[in-house]
Amino acid sequence: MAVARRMGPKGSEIWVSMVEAAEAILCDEGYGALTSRSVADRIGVKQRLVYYYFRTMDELIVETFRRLAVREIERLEAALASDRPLREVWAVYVDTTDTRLVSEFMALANRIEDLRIEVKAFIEQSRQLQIAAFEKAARSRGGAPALPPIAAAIFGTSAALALHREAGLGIEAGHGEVRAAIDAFVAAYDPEE
Amino acid sequence: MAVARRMGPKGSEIWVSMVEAAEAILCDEGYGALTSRSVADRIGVKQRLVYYYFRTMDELIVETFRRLAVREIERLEAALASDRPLREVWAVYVDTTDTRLVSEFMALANRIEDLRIEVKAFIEQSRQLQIAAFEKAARSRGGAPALPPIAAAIFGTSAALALHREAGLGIEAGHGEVRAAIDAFVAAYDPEE
DNA sequence: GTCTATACACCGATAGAC
DNA sequence: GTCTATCGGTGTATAGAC
Repeated sequence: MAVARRMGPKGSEIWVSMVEAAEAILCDEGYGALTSRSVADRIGVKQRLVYYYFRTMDELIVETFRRLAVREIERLEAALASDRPLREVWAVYVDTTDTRLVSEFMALANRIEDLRIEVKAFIEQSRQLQIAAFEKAARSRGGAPALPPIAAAIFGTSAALALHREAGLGIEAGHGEVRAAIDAFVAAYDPEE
Repeated sequence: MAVARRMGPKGSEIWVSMVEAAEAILCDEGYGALTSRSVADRIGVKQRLVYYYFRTMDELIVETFRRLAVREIERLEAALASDRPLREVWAVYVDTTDTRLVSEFMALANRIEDLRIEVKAFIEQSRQLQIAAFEKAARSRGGAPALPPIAAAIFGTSAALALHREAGLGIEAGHGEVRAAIDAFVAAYDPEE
């Protein structure tokens, strides 16, 4: 290879701490504050080092998202493997706290092509897991769904995201009603025996 | 008053063109590119003039959102005043094209307190109009709703937003199913006679 | 591997002339 | 009202020593 620049090992201790720092900054200060300096400062190294581990800031951002996505997919897979897949998958969306992060990545994905691809893949992959949860529940129950699983998945995840987003803004009205409606839907799919 | 600085008139021709420029930049380059200079360049004036009309960049951003919100509320009010309020309100959400703008403002609202207040007020206000549409439809029909109107409003708007957002990422799977489900729900509430 | 030093551009915001 | 000029600060990214 011997291309442009010597690079630090992906996955090494400092590499990981940089990605963690980037996630923390994105979460509590927004992407406007995510700079090579702020990342370096947070982990106590010099700014130059960030460019030893990442070719550009965009690359750091993409890696940060990838790590978040892997974590989320693992949670969904664990939920799917449980004995109450639909309830557990829904629980994952209820207690996700990374809404601010989601907002930031969504805004960034509009302008960083590599990130857009990554976000798209993540949504499609998690959608597959959500659908699988509905199918598992329906199989053990036998009834025909009132709503196609893929539509239920979109309604559920978009509502969960909206609830978190609104809570962050200070809005609570109607949230109880939405949760009750989803709980009732889940219960109909996957009844307590 | 005679406070800090002399200010240009709010609502004047240049003031409006600056707000329009800010919206355009936010939409197609993101808030990272929204600077006093980029706004000035776009309308062909000098950077200093932006600070004649707006105390800070945050103020310009808040005014930009306010203008968008007013526009959107007017659309909803017109829909509500029509003879098929529920269908028309839903139509407003279906052909909204400002998803990128929504992402940017959501990310910004996490850090600009004045904007957060503005966004919160906007969501609450539009929610009231959505609920009113459900109530008007239910009244002229007489049936009891299967879902509380406020929950239906949250599901509908969050799903509409998700569809636009995903379309922007290049995802289409399940979108037809979601639209069909909402159309069926709307039709049950507000049947063709 | 990690550092110092630095290039070059752009940021928000202000002073004060015309 | 709109301008020129400018301050102090921060951004990405690179060269090259140790």
